[in-house]
Amino acid sequence: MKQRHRIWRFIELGIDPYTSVYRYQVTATAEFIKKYYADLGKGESSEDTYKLAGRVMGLRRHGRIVFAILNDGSDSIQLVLRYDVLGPEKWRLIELLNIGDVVGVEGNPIRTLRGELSILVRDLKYLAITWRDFPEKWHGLVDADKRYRLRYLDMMLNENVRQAIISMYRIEKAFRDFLDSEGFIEIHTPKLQPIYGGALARPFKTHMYALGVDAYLSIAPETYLKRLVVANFFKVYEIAVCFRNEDIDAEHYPEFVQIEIYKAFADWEDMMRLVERMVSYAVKETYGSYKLTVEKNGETVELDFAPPWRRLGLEEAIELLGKVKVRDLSYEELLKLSKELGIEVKDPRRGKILEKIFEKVAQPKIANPTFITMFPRDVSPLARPSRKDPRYAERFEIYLAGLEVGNGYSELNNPVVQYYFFKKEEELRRKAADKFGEIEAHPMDKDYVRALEYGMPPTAGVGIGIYRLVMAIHGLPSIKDVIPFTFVLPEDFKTIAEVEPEILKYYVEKLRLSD
RNA sequence: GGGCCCGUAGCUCAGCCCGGUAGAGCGGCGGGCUUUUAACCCGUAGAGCUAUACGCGCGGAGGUCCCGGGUUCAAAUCCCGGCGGGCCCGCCA
Repeated sequence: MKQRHRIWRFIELGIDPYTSVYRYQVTATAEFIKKYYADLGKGESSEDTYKLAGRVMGLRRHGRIVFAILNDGSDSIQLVLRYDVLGPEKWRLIELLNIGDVVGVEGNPIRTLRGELSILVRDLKYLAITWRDFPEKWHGLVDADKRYRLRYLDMMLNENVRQAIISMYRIEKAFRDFLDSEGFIEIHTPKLQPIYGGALARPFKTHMYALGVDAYLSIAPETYLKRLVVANFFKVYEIAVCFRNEDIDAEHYPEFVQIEIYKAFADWEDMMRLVERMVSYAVKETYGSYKLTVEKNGETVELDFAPPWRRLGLEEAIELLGKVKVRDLSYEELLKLSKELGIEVKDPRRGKILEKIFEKVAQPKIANPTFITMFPRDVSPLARPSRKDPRYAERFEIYLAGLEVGNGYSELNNPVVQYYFFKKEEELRRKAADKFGEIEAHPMDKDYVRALEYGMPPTAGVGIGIYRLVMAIHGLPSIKDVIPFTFVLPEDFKTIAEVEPEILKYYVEKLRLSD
C-alpha cells in the first residue's frame, strides 16, 4: 500500500504551495463565465482572459489533452488543459494533478466540440493539494458514519446536502429581509439561563463558575422575546439556537435553530397570515416559485406554498384526515381509542392524548403547508385561551410534508393567569411523576411573570424550525443531513504527520519550526 | 430506554448461511491516446510489520477482515462481550 507520498514530487519541482503560495488574484467566477459566455458556439473561443480558483472535482485524461472539472464555490466549470497550449514545462504540473487539488487557473472561455463551456487553461498554479485520496466519483461518500464524521466531504460531494445548506442560508436571509421590511428587529436572547422555559423539554444543565451556580442552556427564546415586547420592542424576532436534552432521531436533534417572531397588538390570526406570507416569500425568493417538487425516498411530492394555507382544527383534522371520531368522547373513551391505535399514554392530559392521536392518524397525510388550529388549552400553558371556547387555546401548528415545522399562538399576557398556569404545571409534574413517570412541564418562572406585570400588549408569537423546514423542502430523510456539523464520538485515526514522519521532518527543517 | 441491521483495500461493495490461499469495480502507480462527460485500452502494486544485509536473492519470525475473548487442527466466517454507526419504536420541534 505504501507508496512515496506525492508531496515529494511537488517539493522536487519547487512548486510546493505550502512554502510559497499565499494568495491568488481571482478575476471571475464559474457562475459569471457560464452566464456571460452562454452564447459562445461550439468550437468557438473568446480572447478574454480570466483567473479562477477552486477545487478539481473531476479529471479525464486523454494524453495530450486533459479535461478537469473545477468548482470555485459559485458553480463548476470544465477546464481544458492542452499540451500545445501549455508547453512541456507546465505540462509536468498537469501530470501531477489529482482530484481534490486546489488550483488557480488563467485562461479563456471556450466551448468544446461537444458543447461544454470551458476554460482553455494557459497557466495553472497549485494553491493546495489533497493529501488524502478522495472518495470514488460514482458512488461518492455514502457510508453514514463517514458522512457525518467527514462532513466537509459530505457537503462538498453530495449535492443534495450542499443545496440544502445553501438554501438554508437563503431562506434565513429572506426571512430577515421580509421581517425587516415589516419593521421587525432581531435581538439575541441568552443561551445561558437560570430558569428554562418557553417549551416543554428537558434542558442541558451546565455550571457557571463566575457565579457559582448551575445554569440551563436555552430550550427556547420565547420568554425573553416576550420580555422584549414588554420593553416596547413591539415587533421582534430571533433566529435562535435552541438546546433540548432529548434523544436523536430523524426529526430531532439536541441542538437546532428556529426563528421566533413576536408581534404586539396582533393575535394568532394575524400571525398565521404573517407566517404564510413570510414563508411563501422565502420559498419564492430561494427557489423561484411557490410550487416545489420534492423527491423523497423515490416518491415525488408537490408542495404549494402560495397563500392562503389550509386551516384545520386539531380534532377536525383527526376526523377529516384520520377518519377517527374524537369529538364528544369522554376521557375514558379517549384512553380506550388511543390504546386501539397502539398509542402508549404516558401523559395524562386530554390534550396530550389528542395530540398523539393526531400525530398517528392525520399528520402523515399532510403535504401542503397547513395550519392546525384549536389546540386544547391544557397543553398550551403560554397561549391565550380561546375567546370562543375556553377549553381551547388560540394556538396553531404548522405542518408540511408530514412534518411539524412550527407553532404559534396568541400569547398569554395576563400575569395572574400565567402564574396560575405555571403553578398548575408544577402540580401536574409532581402528580404525574408517581403515576406516569417523569413528564415535561414548565417550571415556575416568577421573573417572567413579573415582566408581564408591567404590562405586555396583546401579542402573537410563532416559532418555526429552520432545519425541519429545509429538510421537508429538500426531501432529506434525516435532520442530521441539514445540520452543518453534528456531534460525533471520537475515533482513532492517524494524521499524515504521524504516518509520514519524513515529511514532518522536512517541514520542521524547511520552515525552521524547531527554532 | 426496547428491537432490528451494518462494520472487509483510499471509495462502493462481494465473500460469512455451509470454517480451510481475502476478492471485484472504481481510485492509485506505469504506459498509450489532442474534444472528453463515471472517457477508453494495456500493464501493475496495495489489506500486515519487524530483524539482519549496501542492495538483491534465499531463509525466518509475525499476523488488526472494528476491538477483545471463546470454540476448533484451522475463524473474516460460528459463539460471547465491547466499540462505532444506521433504521424502527417510546418522549421533546
